[in-house]
Amino acid sequence: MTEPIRLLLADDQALVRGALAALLSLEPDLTVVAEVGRGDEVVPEALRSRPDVALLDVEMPGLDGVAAAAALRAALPGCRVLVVTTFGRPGYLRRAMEAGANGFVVKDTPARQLADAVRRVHAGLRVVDPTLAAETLATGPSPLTDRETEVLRTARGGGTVAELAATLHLSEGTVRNHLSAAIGKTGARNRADAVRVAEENGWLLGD
Amino acid sequence: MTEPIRLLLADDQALVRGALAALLSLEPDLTVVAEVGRGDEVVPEALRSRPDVALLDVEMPGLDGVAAAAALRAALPGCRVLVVTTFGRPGYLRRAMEAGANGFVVKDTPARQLADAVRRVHAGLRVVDPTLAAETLATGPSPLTDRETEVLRTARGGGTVAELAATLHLSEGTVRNHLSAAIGKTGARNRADAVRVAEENGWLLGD
DNA sequence: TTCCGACCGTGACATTTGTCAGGAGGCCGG
DNA sequence: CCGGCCTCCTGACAAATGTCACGGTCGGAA
Repeated sequence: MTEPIRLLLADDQALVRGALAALLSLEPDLTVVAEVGRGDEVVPEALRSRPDVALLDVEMPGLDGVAAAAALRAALPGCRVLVVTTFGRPGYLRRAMEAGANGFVVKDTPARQLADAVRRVHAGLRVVDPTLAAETLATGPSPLTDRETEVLRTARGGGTVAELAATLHLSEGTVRNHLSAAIGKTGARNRADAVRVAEENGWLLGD
Repeated sequence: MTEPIRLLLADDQALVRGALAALLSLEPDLTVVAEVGRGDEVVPEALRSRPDVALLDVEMPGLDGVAAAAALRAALPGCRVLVVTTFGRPGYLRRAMEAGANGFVVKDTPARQLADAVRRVHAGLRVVDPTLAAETLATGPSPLTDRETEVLRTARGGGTVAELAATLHLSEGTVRNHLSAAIGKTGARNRADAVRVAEENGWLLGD
């Protein structure tokens, strides 16, 4: 038998992280060599433990999983990346692939398939949920411009236009215009609705 | 050695469910006898498999974990309930305890402690995250009245006052009054802000 | 019983929000 | 070089929102 595949796990929920470690450790050809709970700990830890495959959650403090994937591919080009996420948002998949991820798995998938996904990714194959891939193709990329995204992201907190304008150093009228454009593009009827739609599509990712 | 503790797992994410099963199965005195992915499958499955302890996630389709806990305690009074949740929201803990849960664990807790929590709950003890308990006491119960909660819950979707009034069979003025009261009580500045605050505190639970 | 609070409604009001038209600068590809 | 797109601003307008004062019903507590 050859060397086992070395894994790094990154998930902010310690319980889930430990449980995944237990699950994957059941496989004889897999071994978990590192666990981290923050996105910004992925690269330093990977440099120490030299994993073959990194399983990254998208929702993490410090650095989101997609950004961590990009940083990891830059630091360790030989390390494969499998993104594991709670939400099957089309934008997440797109961004993850653009960041150089080799696979994308939703946490809804049966537990037995995870080990296979890891093996496929390690073998150089791409692993993508076909349903989510179709949805991503159908939804298309974000129609929002950079500023519109930023304004919408700031509007998540739920402040008035005046506050948004202050934090963004913009005129109130400009903020309203960007919001109006975002509302139109998302097909929403409200500012709140637009935030919801954009968030569900994964268009508000990178902090 | 005595009989192992029989466990039922309820979590909508198959991967997490399976991983928890793997984690808990490592313990010789624990055995997973059932897994379900929906809240409304908890009681039927429990009636078949007769678990000693049920681990319930709060966020589940069909029936949320708190409601499932109440139903389970009514159907099988001998079965202990341990609520396991992603979000440490004060209202969740309160509601879970009122529903008759024996323990409340956040998914941030280290994986090693979960088995102990299960054993403690099985032994008749209460298991509660002390930090969260303090926060719950500090936050106090929901200041919102029933109608205000309902209006706020409906407002999550992000519709206009007219739409809210239509779906709730209320006058627009009444809806505005309830919203205004909710905004005042939550200390928010917006309807959207009020929704956010109430949601973060777990005041919008039961469907 | 009386009183208080939650609940429902009305109407009116100031503020905020969303939309539109228009103008100006910058950047990039044809 | 020009056209197109993004960005930023102004100003104005209709619509939606948030607030307030007021009356009324109903159930439970004092």
